[in-house]
Amino acid sequence: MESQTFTKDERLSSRKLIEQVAKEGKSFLVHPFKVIVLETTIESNHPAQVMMSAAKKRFPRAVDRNRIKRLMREAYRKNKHTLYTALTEQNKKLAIMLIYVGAGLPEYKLAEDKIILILQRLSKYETPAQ
RNA sequence: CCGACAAACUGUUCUAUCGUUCUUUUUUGUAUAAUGCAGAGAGGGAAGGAAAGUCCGGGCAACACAGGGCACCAUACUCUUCGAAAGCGGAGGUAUUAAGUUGAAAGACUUGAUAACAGAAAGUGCCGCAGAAAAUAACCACCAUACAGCAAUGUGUGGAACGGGUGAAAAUGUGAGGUAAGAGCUCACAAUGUUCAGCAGUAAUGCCGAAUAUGGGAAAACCUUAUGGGUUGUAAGACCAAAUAAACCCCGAUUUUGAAGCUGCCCGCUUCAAUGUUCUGCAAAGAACUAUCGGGAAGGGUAGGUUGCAUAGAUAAAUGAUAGGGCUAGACAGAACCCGGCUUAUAGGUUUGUUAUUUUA
Repeated sequence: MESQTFTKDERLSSRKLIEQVAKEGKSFLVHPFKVIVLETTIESNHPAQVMMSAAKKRFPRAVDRNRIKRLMREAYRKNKHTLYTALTEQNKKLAIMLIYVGAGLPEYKLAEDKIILILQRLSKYETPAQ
């Protein structure tokens, strides 16, 4: 059985790398989520690092932002194994930013379905030719 | 029994599974002089009454700082508990105001609300519209007088704040005396302010008496008076690792300056002269001014860790998800240095007190 843990090493935590992803990463939209992804060479025990975010402008209350981030994290944690196996086969490492751009608080079921969709697309992710 | 108001307290809970963060401990692997690093298991802690707003105060930290003045900011009735302190709390006073009671009325009393509650008699400026005039008041009417006219009256000069009109506000109100007409001009009574004395009170203040004044409002225009106040905030700040050109700047050590001579010039040496100049007010004592060396800081670079940092505690930042039950389906809302107060948001529940109505007796 696949591990469902979500340790610190699996999170995008380097300030420098975050700025790099935001600046150079490729983005696509799976409503209500926006995904920014960049292939990296960072040393890690896991094939991907991910961060979740919700805009303060859209959700002024901290309670709402926490709620959204927790739902996203939970959905990712439960379904990440498909992405991991795919990336390991391709011997790639990704830095991923997930940003919630919908209006209002999401339902967990919906969020989970969309996250699965995103993970499938990320599994087939190809670095575009320069 | 139910409703209203006030105060205080509380702020969904339980089980299972999968997870997060911190910490203790066991164990496996691995590295080291040592501390470690990676994985697995077990135990324990893990958001709030407001964690919010950042409105006050304190701790803590960095920088600045002889003293005084100016400027700026804050506070502004009195007493006082707890407190480290505060613009916190409590009690009281005054003014305005609402309701009620009483009374013929004026008023008095009770309960509550509000108050940027010192000074407008230090000074400057301001007071829309209306009105003659908004603070050195003469438009009409009033009085005296000169001139013109037969006269009614008109014009000029002066007096005069009693009447009219305007206005939110017009020079304290009523009566009498007084006068050419008038006027706190004088007097009586009353009102208000200030000062002084007495009584009550710790005091603010109240009562009463005397003296004195009557100078409109606004201090939320500036201002004056009194008291207090360094500035910046944990992204403060400290340390380690990594990285590292020069100049400017700071600190330490050594080093006076000028003239003449030796000399082609510089360095250097010799002689003579000057209590070298500037600054710390002077004196005393010292520092700086020149050059070299060493160190620091800045710049540039690196952008990782430890600490600050907590009986929750991270550093892109943890407390969640799913399923089921209890009960009606759960408001406002998420820690980021800590503590005390204030303010604002808030469904439901509990307790205490006051009170209206209904029913029963």
